[in-house]
Amino acid sequence: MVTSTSQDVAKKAGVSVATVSRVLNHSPHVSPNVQRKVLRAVKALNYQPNRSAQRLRAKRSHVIGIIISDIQNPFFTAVVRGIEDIAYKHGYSIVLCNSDEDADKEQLYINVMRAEAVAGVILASTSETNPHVHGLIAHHIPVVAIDRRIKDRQVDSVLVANAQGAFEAVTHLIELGHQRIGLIGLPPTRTPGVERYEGYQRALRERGLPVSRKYVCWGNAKLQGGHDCALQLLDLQPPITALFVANNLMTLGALSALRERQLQIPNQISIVGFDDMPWAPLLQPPLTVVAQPTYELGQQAAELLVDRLEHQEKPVARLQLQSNLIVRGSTGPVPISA
Amino acid sequence: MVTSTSQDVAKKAGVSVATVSRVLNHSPHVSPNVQRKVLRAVKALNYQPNRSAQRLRAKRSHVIGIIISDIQNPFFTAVVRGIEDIAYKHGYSIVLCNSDEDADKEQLYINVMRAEAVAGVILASTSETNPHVHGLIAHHIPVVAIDRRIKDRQVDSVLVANAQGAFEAVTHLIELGHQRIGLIGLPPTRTPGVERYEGYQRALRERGLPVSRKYVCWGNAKLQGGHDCALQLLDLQPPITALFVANNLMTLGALSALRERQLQIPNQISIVGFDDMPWAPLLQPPLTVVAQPTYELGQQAAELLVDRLEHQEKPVARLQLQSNLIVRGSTGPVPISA
DNA sequence: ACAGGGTCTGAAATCGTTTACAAATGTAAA
DNA sequence: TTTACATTTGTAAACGATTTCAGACCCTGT
Repeated sequence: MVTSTSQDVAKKAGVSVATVSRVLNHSPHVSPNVQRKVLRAVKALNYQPNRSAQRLRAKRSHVIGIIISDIQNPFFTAVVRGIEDIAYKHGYSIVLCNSDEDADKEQLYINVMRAEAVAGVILASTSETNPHVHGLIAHHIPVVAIDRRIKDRQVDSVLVANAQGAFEAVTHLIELGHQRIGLIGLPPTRTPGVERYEGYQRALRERGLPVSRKYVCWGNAKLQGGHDCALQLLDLQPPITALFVANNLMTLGALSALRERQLQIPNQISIVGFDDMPWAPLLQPPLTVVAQPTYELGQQAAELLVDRLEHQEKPVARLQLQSNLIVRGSTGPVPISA
Repeated sequence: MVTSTSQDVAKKAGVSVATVSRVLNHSPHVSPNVQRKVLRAVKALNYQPNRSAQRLRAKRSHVIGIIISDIQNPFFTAVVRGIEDIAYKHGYSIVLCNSDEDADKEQLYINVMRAEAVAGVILASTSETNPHVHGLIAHHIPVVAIDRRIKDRQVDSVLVANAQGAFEAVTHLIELGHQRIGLIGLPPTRTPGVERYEGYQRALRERGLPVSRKYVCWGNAKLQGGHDCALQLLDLQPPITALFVANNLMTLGALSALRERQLQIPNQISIVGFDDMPWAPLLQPPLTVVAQPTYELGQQAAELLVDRLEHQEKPVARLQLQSNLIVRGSTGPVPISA
């Protein structure tokens, strides 16, 4: 079997390649008769346009680039799935890149996107002031920022109401009587880290509680980071009675630290995680979390991008999705001893 | 900023485009002097070859296609990450597709791969006799099968020793005294489903235990499937005392079913899952599982593919990776009452 | 009958590379 | 000095699509 080209189709249908192209691109002014002939030839030869040639000539492409930090983070997994489903619906494929929060790797991949002439890019940027994206925008490759803000007035974005989510989580803890609440935070160099910290602070302040730096530990967004931060915060005197962990994998790490210390949840310490997971309700006790609409976030980003591709000049959209506090068993009243 | 082409570089360096191409492709017979000039121009203009043009002309591409069933399955997440890391090292990008075990969707994506002229495809096939892959092989696009065998002597493959893994898990249960062991299996239309069932049967047979169809339930590989199957198997009389679940998400579903029935693990029932997860040790009790080398599987597949791209005619490779039974707390002796 | 305007179709240029071929130059052997 | 041959470079033809331009054809109104 050999790939058939528009030439072959043209010959078989007894028309020119130009006509073949016109039929396939639904351009007007082509007689129903010819159209039928061409479509029959297309089917007979199982013809598929060579996308490289299309891209080269028409500068049109059916690929969406995604740059995230790590597909192994369940948050991004769900986001990517949301993107893919919408992309599929509109006939796009996705090329996926993991930046690992490394600006150089991100830069490289942005260059790849340009070289591959993707239609658009959905990006969880490694920083809010991202100089690399200009390379895309200058080439009229639209960018949609997800999860992390990009300080550029030209990019659409879909973010989560991080501050509000953190605020609700910490307020929940305060209402249970907790006063010394540890935060295992994300590095404050990106939106989620900044905003979740803000929410944490605001909740304490509104209830007249002191905000102390010693209750805060910045982790590396991985399991290990949560584990190490938890151990550090557990050593404080007087001891903390509750823990708010700003990311899913770090919550896992914190939980294993709590288990090592043989602390009873929630009798001796309460814990709230950020981002819900399928296994969260199955833990003992079930985990209280701030759920994020991850799958929807991906969908919205993809919709926004596809829409932008079809309407170059539409106004910039900035979506903010609401989070949702799900109270399960890992949060309870302050220990009597404290 | 406008994209610069090889023309621009040629002009700036005072040479022809052919020479530019030669320098960039490390072809021999180019004087060091000219080489230096070209490289300087490349850097000055921040030139990046247009990959569509390259692909069109040279039929060479820097993209690897991945078709899996669902990126939200943690198994595939790890596999994809393994692939990506190796691909990155060799200068390839990846385009990712979810087939959702739907043969039509798979077919469509295989066509996309062909149209996109990817360098090669890594495929978790929806069936062992996959007619669609011929469309790729006929076009000399190499295919590497992962997780599921493809009955075609031309494809490299990386599989897991499923039967052995299941055998060890069930033998472990038998040695604890269990005699009525339920299996929540994967559909026996694909390799993991078939082989894990084989291992289950062989373990029972070798210990002289009866193999009964009523102890087996085929789930849909999702949470829901595990949940429904568990409920069904728990209704049997006399009751089963142990459960072997052939997939990670179904294990989660089964666990929630056990919780609904308020069954104590492992006092009232033992459970073994297939595929280890970061949260498995954090469950109460920690989950006994058959761990698969998921990340390595992805790496091996990518290595195999890259190797094949560089050595067209090398002999077909079939790798089988070992699994590893990790005994934690969810398996214990048979309940006294039973 | 003819000009004017629309509809349909094809020839040829084009996108940015790679590569076959030829030309130019240099070097060594006769 | 001439010849033979290797090395280096350039010219131009691909690759397979889209798109501009112009020509052919068919109406319609004068």
